[in-house]
Amino acid sequence: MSSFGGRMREYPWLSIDRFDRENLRARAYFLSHCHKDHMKGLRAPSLKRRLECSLKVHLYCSPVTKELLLTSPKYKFWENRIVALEVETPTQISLLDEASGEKEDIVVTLLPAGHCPGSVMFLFQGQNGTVLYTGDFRLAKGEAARMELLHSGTRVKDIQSVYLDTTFCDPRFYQIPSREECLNGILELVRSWITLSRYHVVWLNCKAAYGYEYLFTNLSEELGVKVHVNKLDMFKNMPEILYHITTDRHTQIHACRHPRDDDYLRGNRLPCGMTSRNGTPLRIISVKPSTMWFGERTRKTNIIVRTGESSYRACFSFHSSYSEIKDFLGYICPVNVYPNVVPVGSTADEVVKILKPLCKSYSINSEPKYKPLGTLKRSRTMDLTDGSDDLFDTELTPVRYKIPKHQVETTLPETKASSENSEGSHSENMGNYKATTMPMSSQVDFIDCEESNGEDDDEEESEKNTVWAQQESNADMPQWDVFFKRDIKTTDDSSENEDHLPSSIDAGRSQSPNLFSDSDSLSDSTHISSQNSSQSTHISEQGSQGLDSQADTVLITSQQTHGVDFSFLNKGGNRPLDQNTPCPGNDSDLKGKNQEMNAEAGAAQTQNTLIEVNNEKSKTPNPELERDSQSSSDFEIPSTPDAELPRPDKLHCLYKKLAAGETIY
DNA sequence: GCGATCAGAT
DNA sequence: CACATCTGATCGC
Repeated sequence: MSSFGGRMREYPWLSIDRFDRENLRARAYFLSHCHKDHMKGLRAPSLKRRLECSLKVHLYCSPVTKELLLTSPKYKFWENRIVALEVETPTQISLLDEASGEKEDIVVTLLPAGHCPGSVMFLFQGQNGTVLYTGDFRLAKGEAARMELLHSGTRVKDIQSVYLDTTFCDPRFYQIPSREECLNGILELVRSWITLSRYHVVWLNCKAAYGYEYLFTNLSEELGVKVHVNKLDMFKNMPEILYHITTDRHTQIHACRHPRDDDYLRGNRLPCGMTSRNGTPLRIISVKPSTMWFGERTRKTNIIVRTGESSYRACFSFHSSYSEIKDFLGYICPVNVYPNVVPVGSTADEVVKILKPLCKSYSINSEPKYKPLGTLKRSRTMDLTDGSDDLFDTELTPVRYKIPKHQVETTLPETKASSENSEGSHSENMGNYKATTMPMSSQVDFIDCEESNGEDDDEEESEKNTVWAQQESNADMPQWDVFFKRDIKTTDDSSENEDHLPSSIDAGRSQSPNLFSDSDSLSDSTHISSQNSSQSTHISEQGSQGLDSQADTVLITSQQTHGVDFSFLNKGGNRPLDQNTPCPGNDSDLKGKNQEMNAEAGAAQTQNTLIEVNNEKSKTPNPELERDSQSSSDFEIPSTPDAELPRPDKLHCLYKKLAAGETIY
């Protein structure tokens, strides 16, 4: 839970995600996403009064966040004071100090944060340096490296400070299965249940918060079954979500809520009241998405855990894991880092101890105690107070502003110039909305983590220098993707980096060999384990009735998963709906197709889905699985408008130039 | 009556 | 399994 006070050292007259106390005097407001704990004070009378007096004060956020916010009448008074900024579009904002009349320009860039619909990070560039406020984020390893706007030319921008989501910044949370792995696990669980009969329904026990939408959309898309929700008007202008949810209770997947939904479930009733269909009682299982984490050395990584006769817990996280956080920060390598969150069971000091070594001051001299280079940039002592009063105790940091002045304009030219990535077909307007859908590129459900190399995390990742240069496995086509595309191929092989691009991409990779060197531990599948060992976790009538006692764990092996044709998913996966398609329109047609396709896939799947327990040992390692288990890229990071797929020869040329240190436009 | 804050539940 | 929200009690305005 964020304890960020709202203001950054470098730009204290901006307030982000906090709108009370000192923040009432801000010259501009920013909202990273629409979760209540980031909206403190946003509808308070005091702020409302402030707005009435200060007509030039605005709230900046992503278009999706604006839409979600204004759906609630309580925030309607913001309506003409919100400025929706396109994601990945550097924008200049002029800030006026009402008292002195002095004006200051700052360039802000919204970067996708992968936390919930509309969630963004804010990159500020101004006279006091470049700073990044991450809000809440879930970014897989290597995703920072693929954000063009974090870079200047081939290298990462000089970043003074990062205000970081440290929710899981504790080695206990070393790894959290990737979004894709979790989604696949849930998908197969849901599929195996609802294909048993039309009376078999699943209730997704989701908290009242944005962030589950990509789960809904993907389940719906894969299974051709819309998800029942209480409300959907906030998505009225987001067809890609709207299409996959419904207020019609006659569906087999529910995410509806009721204040006493537990009681309802006990009475074999869904929170929406449904209890039977055509007089036949429903057979309900509940699936509760919640965060599961695994230590560095953990072997078992069960994505689905059975918690009762007809209840399951499924791995799901809105926040980056420890290793993802370290990868992210290590890549950015700022001068300072300020945690926004103190993880439960940890302390501010602990977090700082972990993060500081990933900052610039430490790459010069990794021995913090004696500071032989004492007069060099000292490492600032963390101030982790709530940010209200005693924040700005030190002088401002030196100006290290690297961006040439001419670039500081509403839209930086490099944005378009450097967007030579593949898959350039994403819709720019929908980029943000699409952020809730997920590519289904990988068919691997899950990869077990092996006993690790024993040493303590830090080094292994930073030693290797990554690069953009080459991928052995894909000799034909240079892999520009590795840097600037979200859709890393399953083999993001490492290579050498002569430039000092940090280890981000490679970090994921470097972990892989450790993950798979022991074939015994390879368990490349979605695990559905039972917390209650006396119970079967077979998904079957018997299982649900607790009559089946043969097995503790159900595995869906990767081989089997591979056997299923997911290609149709990808087709629709990137663009489940045309952005102009009115949602209710050709609905039935599309749905019909989906269901047809699903019927096939479902049939193939159900035959293969249920496998007996603990048979990992009999499996042989599958080289195809040698991928970073954390590398999935979930929320779509939209590509630059008008991007083209570069041809191999052109790419080679580009790479050569880059290798030579030339700037490419 | 509203809001802020805290404890507790989910 | 530790996320984010809601509810209810209490206090202050």
